[in-house]
Amino acid sequence: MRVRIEDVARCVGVSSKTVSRVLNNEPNVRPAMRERIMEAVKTLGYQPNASARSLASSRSFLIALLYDNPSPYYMMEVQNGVLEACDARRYSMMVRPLPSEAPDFLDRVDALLSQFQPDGLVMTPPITDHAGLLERLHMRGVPYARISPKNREQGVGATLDERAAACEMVCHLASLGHRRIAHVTGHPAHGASGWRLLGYRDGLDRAGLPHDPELVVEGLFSFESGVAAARRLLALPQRPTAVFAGNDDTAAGVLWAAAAQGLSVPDDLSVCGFDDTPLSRQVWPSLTTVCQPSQDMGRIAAQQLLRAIDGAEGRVVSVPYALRLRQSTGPAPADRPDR
Amino acid sequence: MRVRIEDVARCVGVSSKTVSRVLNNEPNVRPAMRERIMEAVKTLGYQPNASARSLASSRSFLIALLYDNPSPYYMMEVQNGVLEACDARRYSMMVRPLPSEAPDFLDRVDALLSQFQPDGLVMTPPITDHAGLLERLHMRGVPYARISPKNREQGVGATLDERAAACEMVCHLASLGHRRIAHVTGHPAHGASGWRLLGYRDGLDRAGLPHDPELVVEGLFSFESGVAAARRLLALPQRPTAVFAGNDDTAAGVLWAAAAQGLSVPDDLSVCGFDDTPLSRQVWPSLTTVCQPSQDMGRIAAQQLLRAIDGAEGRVVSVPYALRLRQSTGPAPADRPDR
DNA sequence: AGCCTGTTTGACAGCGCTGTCATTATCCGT
DNA sequence: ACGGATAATGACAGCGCTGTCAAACAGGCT
Repeated sequence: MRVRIEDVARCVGVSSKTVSRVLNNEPNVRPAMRERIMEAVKTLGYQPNASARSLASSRSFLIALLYDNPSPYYMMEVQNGVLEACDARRYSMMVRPLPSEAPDFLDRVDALLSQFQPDGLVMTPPITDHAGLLERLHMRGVPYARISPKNREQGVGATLDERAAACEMVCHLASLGHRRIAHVTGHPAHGASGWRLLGYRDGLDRAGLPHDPELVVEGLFSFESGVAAARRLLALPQRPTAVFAGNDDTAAGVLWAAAAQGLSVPDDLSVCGFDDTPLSRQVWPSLTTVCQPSQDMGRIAAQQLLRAIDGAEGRVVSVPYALRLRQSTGPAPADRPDR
Repeated sequence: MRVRIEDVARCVGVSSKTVSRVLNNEPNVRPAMRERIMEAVKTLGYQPNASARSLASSRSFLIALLYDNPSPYYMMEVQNGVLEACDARRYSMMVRPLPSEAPDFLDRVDALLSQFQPDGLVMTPPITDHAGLLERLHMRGVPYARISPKNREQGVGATLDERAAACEMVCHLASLGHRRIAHVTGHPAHGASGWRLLGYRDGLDRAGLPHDPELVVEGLFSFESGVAAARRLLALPQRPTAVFAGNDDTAAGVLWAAAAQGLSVPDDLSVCGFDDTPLSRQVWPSLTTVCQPSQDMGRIAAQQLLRAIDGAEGRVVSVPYALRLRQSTGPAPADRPDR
């Protein structure tokens, strides 16, 4: 049988409760005692039994990561970040894909909460903004952290100033001489779509460019929606010279559609994305994009959540972004000296 | 407080043990009783407490998915498959990235096993073939399932006849008139690399083509290694007209390097990959590849594992593959009628 | 020394479930 | 109708830990 807390206690000559206090960083243990116990824990290789701990303390030391996000790259990074934070605090993480459109969405969440009783949830867009879910969580008193929520004033989580980033990206395109800059929006359920659209408009304003509604087409953050959007944009009588896509997947779709029509990027068309997922480096030409530190955001959101579980105050932390200028953007056709 | 097993028992007028028997599908309960209890469970919305269950039964109803795989697409699919199987059997899943090259690799596994006491492990390449780990698991008596293991004769898991698939792919290239077909191998630690290389050779043999060692370059299953390999291949005095890359990521790298050199795919060079990840559809031109049903493999491996945990016999199940012919392969340059 | 206060430690119950084993109900053959 | 077998059910302990509360101890004051 494995070594239990009793074994450690006997080894040091104290009660198991004192060992428990040390392991849980509770106050009122003399430093010398604390040290002796820590040593015994180490030499015996004691590992507390998670089930017994949960049962006795009615805490599961488990946090669940909920997602309904089509981008594996993004999710994998977030997941790794959350895991980092969990490991540091000896929590475990479980991941749950959860289709937010499903009719029994709330029931599934209820089942998840009842069955595993996670101490908290981390949510990614678009679940992040599911009003019914948030209400239910408040009702049940389950703490949660949100990544890129629409409302940054309430709760805890991580976000990024997407609006400013989008604006900066559009300004960059304008500085390359582009005058007809299109935007493929993201999935309407994601807060990011709104921020990025606003940033796009900010950018046009700052560059003194007109707003042409024809140049804004709806996407869904997916590759396919990027292909479809690009086809519409490229069929326009006066086609754009640059496309700011809602994210990298969509940008890859635009790139694909452009290539299919024999257009050269960036010579005939500049394209840029958002997120800086590995995909942005794996397409040709590699994508100019906005670096979003998804793993950091996952980690920070989880850290905030763990703090909130401990009763501390928290907030939605804003992380920095950075433009990644690569090969998919270049001077506007008319501006280019050659040809 | 939540509804407990006692509440259900009281509601039906039996002992909690009988309810427990029904919930765990144990024998020796009358069908009528079973039904009454099931009904009460449903109306009360009873959900067993996982911690109490584990503590009492010394089973965790938890299986851990271990990975050290650089391809998020692949991992996400496997993960979803494993989750499917776990959900069906009311197990929970935890995921653990675990760098197999780390010096403290085995210690980390030990810590994981002690802390969470999973009832079993699912492993993906290259962890699948880590001799030290397998030995340790046998020692500790921890059941595990392996996805795409080198040795398919022992244990349980899921695999695919990669050799035959690779052979078929090379034959396809040969049938398009290609005579100089290169291969970028996979990461040496992955069993798949070996199978695919053997299949490549089989294909050359079957097409009656010579083996030119110059045309086999080492890769690592990564995009970057594909770029590097392609640079070497394309610098050859007599360059290949087709490249069979070890996987889709590598193929994307080859595509990228070819584009960077101004080569047109498939007119100047045919490229194909392996795995049929979403990436293969998101690059231009879309990749001819081998469909590997990773999600099915994850599900099957987990099902086999759960059966093994229950003491049943299992095996390494082989799943079918399929060639996906897309735009990145075409007739060999000399064979093409035009130009 | 004696008292009070605050700190450190321990005894013990109990978290919600399952394993074991005793007990009771049911079935079968004669 | 009656043993004897087997099936169905229940009583109860205990999994390994933490919460509660009481006991012991230490320190500072008169």
